Amino acid sequence: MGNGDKEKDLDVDLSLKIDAKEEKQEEGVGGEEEKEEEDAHRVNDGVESTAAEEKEDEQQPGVQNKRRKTTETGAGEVEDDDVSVVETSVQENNMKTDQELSVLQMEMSRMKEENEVLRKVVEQTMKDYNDLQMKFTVLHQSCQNKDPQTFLSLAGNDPNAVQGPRKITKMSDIRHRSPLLPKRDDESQLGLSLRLTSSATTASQLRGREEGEEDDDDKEEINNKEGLTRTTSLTSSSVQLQNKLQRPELAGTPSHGGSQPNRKARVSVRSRCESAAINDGCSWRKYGQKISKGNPCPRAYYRCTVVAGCPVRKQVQRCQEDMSILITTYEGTHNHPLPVGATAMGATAMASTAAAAASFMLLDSSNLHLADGTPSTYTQASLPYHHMMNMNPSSHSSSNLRSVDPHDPSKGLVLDLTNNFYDTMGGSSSSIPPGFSTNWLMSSTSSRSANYPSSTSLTNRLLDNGSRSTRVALGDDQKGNWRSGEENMSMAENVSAIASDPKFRVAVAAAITSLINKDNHTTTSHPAPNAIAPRDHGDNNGSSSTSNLWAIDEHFLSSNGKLIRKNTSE
DNA sequence: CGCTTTTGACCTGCGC
DNA sequence: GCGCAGGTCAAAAGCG
Repeated sequence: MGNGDKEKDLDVDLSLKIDAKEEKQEEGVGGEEEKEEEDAHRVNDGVESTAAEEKEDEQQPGVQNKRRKTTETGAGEVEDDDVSVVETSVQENNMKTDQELSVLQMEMSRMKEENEVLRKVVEQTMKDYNDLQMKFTVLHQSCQNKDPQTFLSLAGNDPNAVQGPRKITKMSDIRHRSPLLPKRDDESQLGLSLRLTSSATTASQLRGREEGEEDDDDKEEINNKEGLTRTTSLTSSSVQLQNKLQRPELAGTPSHGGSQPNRKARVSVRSRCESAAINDGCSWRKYGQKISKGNPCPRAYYRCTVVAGCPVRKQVQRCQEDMSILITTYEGTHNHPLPVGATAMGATAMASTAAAAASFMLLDSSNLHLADGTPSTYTQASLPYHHMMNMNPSSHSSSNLRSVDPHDPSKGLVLDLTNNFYDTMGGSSSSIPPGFSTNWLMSSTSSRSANYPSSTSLTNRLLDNGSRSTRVALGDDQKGNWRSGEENMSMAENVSAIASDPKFRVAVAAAITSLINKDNHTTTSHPAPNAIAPRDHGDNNGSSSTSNLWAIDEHFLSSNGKLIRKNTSE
């Protein structure tokens, strides 16, 4: 009760102040103009007008009363004069309408502010969307030249994505669509679908195989006794690619390690975990266990059972040096939407995203051979993190985008979540603090310094050895102490939160895109599309300059969603 | 009873 | 060609 009265008084006071101003400005202005304005207000916005009307209804009595008081006390001597009374009443009416007008204007300005805020939110969302779309477009463009039929899909649930060529069409539509006018059916991509157009390592090989192996694919489908939904889940050629990659007997490629360019996409996550496996939100079924050479700890093999037929598999093995570290290696991309609601769901998304990223890098075998052996390659991959995530370059404390161990290229992308990650996250459990981005650093302060040298030497070795994997480390695992279970839980949740953050995916995409852009810029100088085809041994391609690579990234990142590749097809 | 885990056999690729 | 190692299969065992 008291509150309501206070509000009314406040509004009246404000309106009176404004009223005084308005009286100066609008001396002699008739009521018609005011009415016009009022009408304009009403037409302006449905919400606004409704709110304004409500407010108006609330305030009229208060305003009238107050105004009445003012007129009664201020015009006492002329009350006897009829003319004066008429004038007074006219003035009173004018002032009343002025007050109402001012109240409405106040209300409108408030609404405008709200609208502004909302608009900013929408703009930000749009911007994020555009960023994603641009990266997607760039990836598409860069890979369209390579192999239009191979895709990596992180979502895998795009019902429109059935076959490569069809998808190409769709993606072309997206590309031609104005980024400022996103369509609703693109929203799925906003969410997490970082669909990457991949250049299969041996694009031509793959294409050839794809033609020759359709029968095999059919068999595969038939063999999928689970019955399912392969038609729905296998909605994209990316999944087909994944299946091919993961089925060496079909793809005719080695299933592991080695120097073959066409290998499984892998993402290793190093995390401290006491339990047998980290909870990443997906359900897994163990299908095998092996004692691998060099590590007394058995390696467990899991399949994703969220959806039968999901190609994703993971290996879980404890680190020999530190048994508290659990190394989880993901392979493949989920062909189903990732479970939502699980506390650690993000890890799954991360695995999916990173797996696709690794896939892409693995497939695009030429990427890392293009550079001239300078650290630029490494930096290129990480630069987008820096820009897009607004990282603080001065802090090189804990998180690193590290390259891969050249001697173990099968490791693919390695996320090292074993240490300071928790600290840098400030111990928050499920939300990503604004400073999150500062944790994604590019310096190569590898915890396994013995195995992972500084970025320069590492990159050189990386290039020299032709490794195609990338190591992303988030902490100095060796220095870290084994934390309590609760802290580990928090860390896992943090990891999940980070991984579930679209920015993380954007960053992954950007890193890959950066590599691809670099690839394109270096290869498109030789316009033949075939020139983009991956090369197994790219040591000869050391002509690309570092500055050029940086320029690409600047181009890529400064555009704020308006990247246009300089030399795509010309 | 159905699902998961265990575990030995089997397959495949790679190096010598 | 052979052996090794990684990865997968599938029957048996375990569990709720």
